[in-house]
Amino acid sequence: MLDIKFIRENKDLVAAGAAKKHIDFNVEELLGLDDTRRALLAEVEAMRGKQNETASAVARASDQVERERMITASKLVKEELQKKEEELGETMKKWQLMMLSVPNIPDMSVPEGSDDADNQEIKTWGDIPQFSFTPKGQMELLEMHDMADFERGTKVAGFRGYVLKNDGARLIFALSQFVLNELCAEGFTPMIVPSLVRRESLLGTGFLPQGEPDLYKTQDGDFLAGTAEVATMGYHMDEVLPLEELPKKYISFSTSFRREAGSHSKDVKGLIRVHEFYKWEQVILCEASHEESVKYHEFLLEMSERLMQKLKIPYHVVLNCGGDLGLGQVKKYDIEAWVPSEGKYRETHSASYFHDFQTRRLNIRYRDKEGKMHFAHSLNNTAIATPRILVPLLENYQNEDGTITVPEVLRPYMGKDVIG
RNA sequence: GGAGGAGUGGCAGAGUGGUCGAUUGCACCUGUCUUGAAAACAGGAGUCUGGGUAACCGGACCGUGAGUUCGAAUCUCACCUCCUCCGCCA
Repeated sequence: MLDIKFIRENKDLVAAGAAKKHIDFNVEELLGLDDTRRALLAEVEAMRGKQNETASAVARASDQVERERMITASKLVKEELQKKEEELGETMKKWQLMMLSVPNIPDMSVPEGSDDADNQEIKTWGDIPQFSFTPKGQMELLEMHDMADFERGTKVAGFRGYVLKNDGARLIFALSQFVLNELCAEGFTPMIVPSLVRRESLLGTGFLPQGEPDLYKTQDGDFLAGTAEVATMGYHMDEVLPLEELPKKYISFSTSFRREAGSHSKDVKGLIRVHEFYKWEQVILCEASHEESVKYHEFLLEMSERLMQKLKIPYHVVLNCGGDLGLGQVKKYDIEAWVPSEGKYRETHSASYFHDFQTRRLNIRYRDKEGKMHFAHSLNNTAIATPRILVPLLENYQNEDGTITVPEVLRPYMGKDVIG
């Protein structure tokens, strides 16, 4: 959510931002609605002021006749007031709904473009492996070493179901341990957060109302979150954070659920696109300045890059174009890892910052040195998304005989050097 | 699943229809005193929002939302959250 004052004063900027994101949003309509809202508000408040005045006059009145006269007069005003309040209420409802759909403004450095095809590669790391044999795909490797069972997985869980077994299961925990150690050393606070969340956290993080079709919903009206970001941000909802505790750096684990509505034909085999997965997510809350946001955005990217470098998985970093940004995102980098069998990079990490878009919705604030209240800034980035990361990991580390070398940094947790 | 209780400012905790946005204590800020601090004393201070260059002037906020009333923190209803007990499960 953006500040309505800001929108009023910068309507061209807001309109241009929406256009850059390829989001259909009518600023003029919102501003018209806001004019109505403010006019009604002024009227209602003036009437309420009058009501308050007569009410206290009634309380003070000693003369019984005078008292009755005032009460009768007040009754008339009240009727009028109620009508106006109803009108205001309806306008407010429309206004609030529209405010929730105002897209945040993308950064100047975000390239123009309509979808991920227009993202800009800004960096590559690691050598794309040159195999002297035809590299096997994830499915073959997983099945060969009995690391995953898709047939029984779908029997149990339905479409996109899977079960991780043996070294497949062990790798998830090895990766988790590795990531946890690395990020805790950087001052991140580890958390295991709920996947089952209430509406508020999803509204606050910007996944609702627009993203409802991609979320699983319970019969109690709760939702299954698609990322630990949701619960981690909700954690500080309605709080005033002590200045000295900023920045807050969290490394959060949760199971994540995605309906993948509208992607039914994509990645139907394997571990790339599944309905239920396990993810470590980095979340930062910092002071409200663009410079701080940029600084920690780069920091978050660096953290994930370091993990990939230690795992020695070749990747590149892309700067997402306007059309590939979510409603609240100001700027986003994706890390995409090399997948030999596909001969291309696939997304494994996504680092974005929001300015106060999320914190305004969640009411997460802090007091600056002068005692002034501000909405904090928020950012997040994947630390490691499992089991998706197994795809580039296994494929890049495969050997001609079908065995898979265990990345050096995972060996202490796997207790072996080679799979198979 | 059943029964009962509770939600008030940063915290604790009064207030059960009429200057209550809210007594008081702690914490906080500013003075006085002190070499400095502590203590004591005096004073100040909430959040959101509309108008105004500003001083300032309105409005809203006592879990949330409706309702009763000229007037609601206080009465009624629904919901949310927490606590206690019983049941069920691990």
